[in-house]
Amino acid sequence: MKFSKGVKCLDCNLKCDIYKAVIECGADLDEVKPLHVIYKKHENISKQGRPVSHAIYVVDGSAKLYIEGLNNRNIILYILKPQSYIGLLSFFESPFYSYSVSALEETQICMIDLDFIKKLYLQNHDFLIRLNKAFGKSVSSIMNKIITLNQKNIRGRVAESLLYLSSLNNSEKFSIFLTRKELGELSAISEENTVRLLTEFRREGIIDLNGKELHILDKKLLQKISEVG
Amino acid sequence: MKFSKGVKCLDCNLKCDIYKAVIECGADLDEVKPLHVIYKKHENISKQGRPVSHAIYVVDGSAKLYIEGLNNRNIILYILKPQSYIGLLSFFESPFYSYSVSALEETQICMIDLDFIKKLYLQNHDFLIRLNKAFGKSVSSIMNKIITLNQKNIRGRVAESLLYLSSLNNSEKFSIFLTRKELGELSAISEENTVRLLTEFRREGIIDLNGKELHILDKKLLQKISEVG
DNA sequence: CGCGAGCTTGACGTTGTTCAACTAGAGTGG
DNA sequence: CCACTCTAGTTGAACAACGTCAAGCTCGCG
Repeated sequence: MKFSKGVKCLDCNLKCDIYKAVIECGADLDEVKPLHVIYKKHENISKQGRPVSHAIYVVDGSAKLYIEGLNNRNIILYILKPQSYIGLLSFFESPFYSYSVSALEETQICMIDLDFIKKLYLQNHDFLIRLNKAFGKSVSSIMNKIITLNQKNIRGRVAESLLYLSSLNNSEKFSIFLTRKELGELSAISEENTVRLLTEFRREGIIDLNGKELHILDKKLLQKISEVG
Repeated sequence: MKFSKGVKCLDCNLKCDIYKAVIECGADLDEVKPLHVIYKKHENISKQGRPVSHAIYVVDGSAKLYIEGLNNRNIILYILKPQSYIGLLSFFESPFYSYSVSALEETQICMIDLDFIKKLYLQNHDFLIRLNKAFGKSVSSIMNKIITLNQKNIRGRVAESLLYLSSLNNSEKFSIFLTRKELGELSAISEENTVRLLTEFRREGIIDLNGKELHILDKKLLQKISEVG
């Protein structure tokens, strides 16, 4: 973990929602006081149960958002890529995180004090609506997840996870950043069964897999499998 | 379903958060224009996929909030009792409900136009915070639900559901308003297995059950079962 | 009296987890 | 450079957990 204080929004090339809101409000950019932090792979960006003090925005890299379950078994809800909020769920929520986030690779985030955010959305209604939207997408994807995890068989769940990763990468050919165990946690199944299904899909010619390099050969079929589940 | 327009907040004995916020803001109570509706048992108060237009507050009765899954199988997330919001999740969320709510008995609700709510929370910061809190409780209970449904065995899940119903009723002796099927949906298990576990608990002397009349005899043990899952 | 909805129980088959063993590759220290 | 260890991945087999199917039961209501 490496802090870098004194970052200026003007120097940042993201131009995030917060930046936009500040500009629209005619507020002073110097007031934002963003705090950039770089996390190494496996480091915790946020931890279930800890207090929420900042809005966190992913600037670079990727991270997994997961709930810590029983006997050290986790369930990954989704993967965070640049330009997504962490801690927003919790921001709207309670003073404590109800999930954990950890870096999947070297990941840079930007922290903004919650008090500043609150001040901002009271001045700027559009900003609040945009926050709500980001938020709402999370909620409905979680609802979807509950159904998937409880009502689809593991074959359908793995298919869905692969399609999800594909959509994140905007490509049918990409590297799954996750270990087999993590891929399993994304579908709430055991590591062994994850592997079994991957080889099954490969034998059936639906995917091509070499280590972590995945190529979805028959997307239509994979979607079918994911739906029928 | 029976509408009653022209209800006055002054005549309503609930004195809900909205009422309080209006008073605190010094706004005009006549502006609220609440719409009271009475639903019969089994009627849908809100329906997954439909647009969200009002904040809904449960005035009297009870309802189940559930997600509609595959093959007509639902998962009940929680039971709504008076003084809880419906449509708040969605209000903060997206223009569409990501779940359904239906009445478990004759249930009266109060609808307030969302535009009015928005106007209100922009004026009254406390009100917004209170909404957020109600909201946050939902989110963290949903996180909990995901773990429970995926990592506990059915024995633990049914135990948890019974304890949940008990806490709703503030008593160890109460009537489960739900059918066996619905009780199963609360734990995402089949109706048959729900029944099996109920009789199992009864034989073990943990509960006493007569039709829908439930008496939790050994709460400690039930909690233990729910935790070990 | 008969019908249907909700409830109950048993038997059976499927699904997914767990345990155990083995492999391959990466890193480490002698 | 080789032996080691550690981690990630892979596979098989046994077992446990649940869901499903089928049948029967009870109670309220027409």
